[in-house]
Amino acid sequence: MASQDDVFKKLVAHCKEYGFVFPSSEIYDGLGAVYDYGQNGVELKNNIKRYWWDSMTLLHENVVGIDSAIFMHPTTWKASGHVDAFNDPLIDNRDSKKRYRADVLIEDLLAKYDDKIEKEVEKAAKRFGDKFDAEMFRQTNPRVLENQKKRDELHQRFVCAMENNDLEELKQIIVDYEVVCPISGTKNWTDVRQFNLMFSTEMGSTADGATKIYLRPETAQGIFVNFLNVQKTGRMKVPFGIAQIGKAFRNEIVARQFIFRMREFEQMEMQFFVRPGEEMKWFEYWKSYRMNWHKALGFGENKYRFHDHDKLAHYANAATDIEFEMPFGFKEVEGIHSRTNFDLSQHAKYSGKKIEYFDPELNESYTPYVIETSIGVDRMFLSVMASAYCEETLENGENRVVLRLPAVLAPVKVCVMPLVKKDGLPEKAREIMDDLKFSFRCAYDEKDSIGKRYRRQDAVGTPFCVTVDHDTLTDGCVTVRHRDSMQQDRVKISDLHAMIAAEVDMRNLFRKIVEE
RNA sequence: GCGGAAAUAGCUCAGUUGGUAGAGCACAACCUUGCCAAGGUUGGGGUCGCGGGUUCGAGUCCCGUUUUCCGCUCCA
Repeated sequence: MASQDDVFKKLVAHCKEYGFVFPSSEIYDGLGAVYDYGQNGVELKNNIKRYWWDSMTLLHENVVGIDSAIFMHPTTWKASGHVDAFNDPLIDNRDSKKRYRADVLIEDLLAKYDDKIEKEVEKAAKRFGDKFDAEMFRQTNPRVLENQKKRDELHQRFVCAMENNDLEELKQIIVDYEVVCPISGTKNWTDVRQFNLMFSTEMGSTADGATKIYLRPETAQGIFVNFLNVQKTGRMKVPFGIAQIGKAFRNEIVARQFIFRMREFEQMEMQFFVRPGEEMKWFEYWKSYRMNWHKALGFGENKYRFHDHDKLAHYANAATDIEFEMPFGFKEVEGIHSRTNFDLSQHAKYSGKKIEYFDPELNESYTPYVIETSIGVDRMFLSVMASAYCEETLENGENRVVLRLPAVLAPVKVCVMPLVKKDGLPEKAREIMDDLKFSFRCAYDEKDSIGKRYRRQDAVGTPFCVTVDHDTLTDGCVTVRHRDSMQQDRVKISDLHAMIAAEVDMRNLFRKIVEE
């Protein structure tokens, strides 16, 4: 299975070599887990985003888009739970190489004291039978009192350290109380470090006392805080959805696997607001719709699977992932979550504003429930590249690398080339291209042999090559060479536009989604 | 974040006990051929990831650092 790794490495190399993805700030040795999209990558990425955006907003009259800011009021992240959940004091055991939350280790320690005390109480209870007064025993037994005292001391230190965010003290507690790693059994600990998964910066001049603000770790909250704005100004009626594409930022502890897990990434999210009690119906609807959206690309049914969450996040009452078979296994590309009314309720609570919807049909107000579909643009990009990338051996024994991208997504739709660089063929080719370029992204190439030029276009996934030869000047026809089959057709110049337009029409995919 | 490995031209790599860098491909120009990658000629391109140290002298040895890959770990 070494080949799987090899394929992934080749894919990464291919992405760089052909202008799809570059490491960020590469001339300065790059920046960890941050990547730039190149001239071809940006086109593919934009096409993916267009496919998603239109499939959401064009095909659903009750789904509208917004574009909210990356900076949001700091309270947003208290309400969402990110401030608490994204701030963990972590410690590693050097021998077992296991990582623990320092606060959890200390809480375990506290629990051990509680256990000791309880055991004493139980033992005594057995001895004394019915006459046993547990409360009295707790207050008088010396061993219990001893343990209780130690526990209280520890608790006091722990609470104090957590409140002051004193990481050294947390480490000291672990050292003082001789906490051992359950795996290795040793006390060989690293320092306690704070991992804040949210990036922060400051807004306002420091002289006036700047406010600490975060770069959003997800785009969803921008939708929730605008729920009323959109609902009221758009006269939206539940059920309705708000879609958004935008950047999000997470300071991942380990960010790896190319663009699969990046510190700066892009999400395509849609929050769909429904009546309480109807969420499961809509959960199922979006689950199926989103899967059809993926499958319409034609990479094969067996590339996808659902992965239902057993353990749900605090805000969810149902959740599933759409996983895609990447070169390194099935990986999450999209999440579909039933988020209940958690987010809207939290924002109502923290903002003090009433965030409800008056349902004229039910004649009552409620906080809508939410179904979220959230897909990573970069993960989608990677899955498209991975499925499209293909090395094949031709009949003549030669190899070619071809990106079998769906024509709709291909960065370049057509490359126009003169068979030879003379006899007026380049001029004719330019003339054809000048017409096509109003409709399609075109490339022009006259260097090297025709075969070599075809291969260059294969490598970036251009679905059509149009070749101008000597006959073109007299019969008004060109050779159209198809990327996947390598077959060639003779086509009238006047028919070119319609032929290409039919193949790169996104409506073909939309029909597949809807017909499923 | 821990452990291991790696970093030399755009790419793939060579570089001998330390003596101030090479190849193939790619790229550019011109000529030639012309429907599936390899013709000819000429040319451009590297402070050997970065910073220190040892040495008369470091791509080569030592330390640090950055990035990448693998394993662990983590993952709303």
